[in-house]
Amino acid sequence: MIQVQTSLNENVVPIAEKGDESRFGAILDAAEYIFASSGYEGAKMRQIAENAGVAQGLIHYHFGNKEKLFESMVARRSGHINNRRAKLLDGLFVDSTTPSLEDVVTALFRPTIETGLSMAKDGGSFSRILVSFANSAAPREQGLAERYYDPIARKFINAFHEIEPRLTKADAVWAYMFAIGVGMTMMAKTGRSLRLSDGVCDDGNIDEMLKKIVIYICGGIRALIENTEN
Amino acid sequence: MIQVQTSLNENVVPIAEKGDESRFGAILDAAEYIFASSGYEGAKMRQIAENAGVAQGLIHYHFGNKEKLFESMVARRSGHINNRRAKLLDGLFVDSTTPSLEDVVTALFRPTIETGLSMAKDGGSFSRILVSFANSAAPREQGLAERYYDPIARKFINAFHEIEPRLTKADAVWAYMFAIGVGMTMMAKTGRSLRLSDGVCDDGNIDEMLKKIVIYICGGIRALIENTEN
DNA sequence: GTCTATAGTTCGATAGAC
DNA sequence: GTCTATCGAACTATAGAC
Repeated sequence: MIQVQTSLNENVVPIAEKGDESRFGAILDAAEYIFASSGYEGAKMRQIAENAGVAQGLIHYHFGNKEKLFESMVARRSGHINNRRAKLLDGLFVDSTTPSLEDVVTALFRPTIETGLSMAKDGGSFSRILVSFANSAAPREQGLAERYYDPIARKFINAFHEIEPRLTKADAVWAYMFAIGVGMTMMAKTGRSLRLSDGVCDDGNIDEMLKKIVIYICGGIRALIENTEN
Repeated sequence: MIQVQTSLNENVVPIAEKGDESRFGAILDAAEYIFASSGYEGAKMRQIAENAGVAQGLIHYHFGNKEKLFESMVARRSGHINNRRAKLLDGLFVDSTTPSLEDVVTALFRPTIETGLSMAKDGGSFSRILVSFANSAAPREQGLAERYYDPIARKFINAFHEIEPRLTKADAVWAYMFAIGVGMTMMAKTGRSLRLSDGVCDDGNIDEMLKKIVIYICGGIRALIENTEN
């Protein structure tokens, strides 16, 4: 029996509040950008400090060490995004209506994308952090994925099963995992599709890509259903 | 017009030949394992030397520096795998037969998987290296992806278009990108599906996963075809 | 809360013996 | 071809002034 965990780590929020005049937020912004560009090991505290316009020592004063800085950065952004994802998903089921598979898959990705687009510079940074979560088996990444992303994942898995009852519970999990895999193609923005299509397929065009991956993912899920052995 | 590059970097082969009694191969094996476990920046030359049972200086004697060691490791394994992929794909089109989409997608992944399975210990290492290629926008990874993987990618993209002429050339590229994204779910072996399904969905069961992703990917591609605006 | 200065460690790479 | 020993640079983290 697949059990659902509904709490969404809403307790984990940024320590800095609105009106905070410290350099707290600037450090987190810089950390997000540098970690996304260079990876955890490749990111240097000096580089983050320089990008944030603060002394290196200040980062340690606020966050203690590199690992805690990383988790704080993840907690801030994921908390905001996943609350929006949960509300969007729940909103699809009001008045006992059954949403389309397309609606659910769109709700899976849109808040992350829109949060990125709403940011002043390089809104794709946090998406790249998420890509590293989805694809790393390392304890740090899987630990954070478990803590900050598994609860909302279980909600989407349940939604898949609820609107497509012929999808087995196991296949609902696979449907989720594969959807994330396809989504990472959009989030990673490697530019490879541009190369392979000689300039035609632009992975920087988020709106077009979202439409494509929703079609693809829903087609994949329906194929899983049709191939279920009864 | 999407152009095809058919050369497969067959010129890039391991420098060490059969019967080579040097520690050359042992270093590459250790590098593959350590780079896969820790990432490029996280991998330490000391750690690779220790794992290979050689002195650190010997790695520099053979490979010059860390970056060249990394590329040599990629070149050795990708050369072997991609030659097998190309032969398998070409074999599907002999006697002017048209293979199924399922056959082509299987040919996309099977050689990588089987090469891993044939290895004594931790055959999943190189798959993890590939995951980092597929999802990193960093120059090192995209440079190696372009050099060692774009040529074979173009062959598969053309195969998609050839057996499904209603698939636009652009959508054939998306079909390839998304297939790789789904495949990464299998190659990364993060163990997340096991968590999310409470032990039911094992991403370590390669045979079962390959069947699943082939069904899913083909369903996704057919959905792209059906949604083409004419 | 923020800075400068630096301690203590670890890294990639090299020199030179065998 | 392989080893030991070590250099110089760069890293995380801390101490202490303001």
